Amino acid sequence: MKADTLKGHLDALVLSVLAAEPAHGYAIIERLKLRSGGAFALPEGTVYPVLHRLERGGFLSSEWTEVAGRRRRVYRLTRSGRRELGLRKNEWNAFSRAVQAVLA
Amino acid sequence: MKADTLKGHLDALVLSVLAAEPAHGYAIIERLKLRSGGAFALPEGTVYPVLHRLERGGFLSSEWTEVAGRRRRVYRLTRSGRRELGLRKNEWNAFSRAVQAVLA
DNA sequence: CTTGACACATAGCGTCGCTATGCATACCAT
DNA sequence: ATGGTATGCATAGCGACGCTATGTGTCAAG
Repeated sequence: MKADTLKGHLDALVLSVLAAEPAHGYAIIERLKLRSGGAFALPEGTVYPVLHRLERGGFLSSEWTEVAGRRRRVYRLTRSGRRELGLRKNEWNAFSRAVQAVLA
Repeated sequence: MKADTLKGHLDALVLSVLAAEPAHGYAIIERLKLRSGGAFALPEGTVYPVLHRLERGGFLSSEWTEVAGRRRRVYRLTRSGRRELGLRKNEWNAFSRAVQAVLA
């Protein structure tokens, strides 16, 4: 998978993972890898800034937790985040159909 | 359609349009609009640099033509461009499936 | 006691689509 | 004639954002 294929779609992916249940950054990375069949193996330097950005935008809220001596920042969708996910999904569907139509 | 949704996929779209038949920049824009059902209405400032980039990469060749007092630069796929289109299509399919799997 | 998984953070880079702008020709309606 | 619209190409500069590289620290396994 080339570098910039994700550009503009990563937010939707992260929101979608968090729609299932709250999770911390590292776990989000694992779930993206799993749910994409290995296609999305994202470096931490990609994901953490996304989480900060989404939280700044009001789409996520977060809190520190401590599990087995390890601190984790657990993120969850806000109401606004859930709405945003809906928009992003629609956008993806429109985009995906359009690309398909051109490439066909 | 948001600004950066296309990022990383535009080359494939342009190559795909030119795979049907050679065309000049402005016509490529029109065909993208048409074939995408209006979803892709790209400004010239987006498309012309792509054409230059693809030609520099050896995926396109071009020549000036004169039609009804208007000069046009007509682009056509090279053999390498045809191969590249195949790769890009595969990449798109993999990407698209992966996103679908995560968003589902 | 070192390797590797877990866990977070951020500075800096590079790519690339978009905006804005400029130039030029053709055609149509007023 | 003239002004608007479509046609046609080009490029400077901006901004967004994913990635690399690097740093910090904990814990389990060998």
